[in-house]
Amino acid sequence: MWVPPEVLVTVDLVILTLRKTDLQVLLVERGVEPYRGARALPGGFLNNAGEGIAEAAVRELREEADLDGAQLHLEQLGTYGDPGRDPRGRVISVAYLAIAPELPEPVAGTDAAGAGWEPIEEILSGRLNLAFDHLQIVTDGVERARGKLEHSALATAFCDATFSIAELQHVYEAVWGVELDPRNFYRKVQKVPGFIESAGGERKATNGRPARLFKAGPTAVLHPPLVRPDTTTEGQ
Amino acid sequence: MWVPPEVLVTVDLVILTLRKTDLQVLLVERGVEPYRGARALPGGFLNNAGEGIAEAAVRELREEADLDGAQLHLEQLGTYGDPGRDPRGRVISVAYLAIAPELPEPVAGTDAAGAGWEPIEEILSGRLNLAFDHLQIVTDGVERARGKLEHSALATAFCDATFSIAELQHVYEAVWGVELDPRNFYRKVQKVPGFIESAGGERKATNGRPARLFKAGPTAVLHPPLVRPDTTTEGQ
DNA sequence: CGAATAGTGTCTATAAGACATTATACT
DNA sequence: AGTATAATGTCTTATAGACACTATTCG
Repeated sequence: MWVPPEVLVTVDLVILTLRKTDLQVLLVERGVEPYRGARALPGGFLNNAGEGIAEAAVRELREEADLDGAQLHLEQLGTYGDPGRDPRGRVISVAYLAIAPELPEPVAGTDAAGAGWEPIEEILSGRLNLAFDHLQIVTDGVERARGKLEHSALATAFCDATFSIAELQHVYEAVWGVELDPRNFYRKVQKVPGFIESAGGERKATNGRPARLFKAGPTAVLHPPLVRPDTTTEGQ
Repeated sequence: MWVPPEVLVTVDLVILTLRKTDLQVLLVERGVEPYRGARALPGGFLNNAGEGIAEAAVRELREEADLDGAQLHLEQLGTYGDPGRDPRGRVISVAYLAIAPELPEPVAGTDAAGAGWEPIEEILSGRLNLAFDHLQIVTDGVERARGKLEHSALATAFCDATFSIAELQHVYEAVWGVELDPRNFYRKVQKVPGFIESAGGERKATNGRPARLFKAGPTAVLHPPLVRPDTTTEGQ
């Protein structure tokens, strides 16, 4: 009688953050075969048969990046299961997308000989190669983040608990890779009900007028959305 | 030494179609335990260790609904892996979303004692109970479809190869659950470059002026998007 | 003709983008 | 004062939505 094949399940994390004006992703250097020495997304196998998938994602987030999943935006990105994607056999990977505010250099984790942030552009351009199908996963993760900035309050997840509107604008500019008008952005972002609310303080800059501080509001879905400007010289 | 746990993988399908003005989903009546006799999404285990996940989705689509995956819109919806979601043990399910034009009554498949279309509202309202966590999967699928109508040409996947603009409007109205102004819709949908293009013919109705026929254009992403009207009496 | 559906035109409130102007800090 | 950044205001153009109107079929 036929029985269904058993497979191994890994959880991989696309952890995005903003460092000095560009979008970066956390990578580890693999300490074990296969792809030993290559750069890869942090992640690992399900711990045991009783562990949920999202649960495993939170655990890996803590083990490999020392981040607290409860504090962060964490969502399922997709599942990658082409036969042959992993030389160890039939392994499918459930990828999660995590967004973090700017952080210091990460800690080397259990499976990782080394870990560090790398600019998205290094990976998408092909200058930096990744193990397995992790290039595809990173590509999907960045595209997901770009889209979600328009319709959700995801951008605040890149910021600290309080932030200036200019800082929020930098998030949009870095993730989208465009320049925005500060004055129109200021008005627009304040008009969306529940997106951001005043935190009361001010931030002293090196020079110039101090900026008011804001915090994330209660709204997760933006009405109206913040539309990404057309890069595709359409119409003509 | 620790070894990763092996799990079973199923593929489940949320197949949506439009039947007499409302959105319906394909369900099967389970012929085997667990949940024997209950209604569930069509789907099944991976065939063998060499079968890809998307490949399995196409196969199930053919086996259980007699639909050709190459002709249809088919995309990954998400992966559901809570421990305990399946009494048989550790089973995770990769769900796919499929969109089909109106079809005749479906054929009963291998695992299915019976199969048929059910209105989404019957399920979302709780009047019709589903096996496993399939209510959650259907909910996510419908929400995905609703959102994608705004930014993608998904709506044309509900229609036949050629369709009138009024028919396309019915798709939007049924999926979103709103009423739209035919005249504004007509203009708006024609303004999006590459969304629909003339197919040359006309469709004779019982009475009234015949409608011009259109077909899906080359564009998958809508610029500008067709925004869903606010149901949430916002502002005040 | 009248009824019904398809397709076009027009008006108005609102929003988006360009850009001037004022406000408040530091050196 | 001079410079740098924050915050507000104004103008123009594009767009969304409401709705009047014309076109083409059938009975």
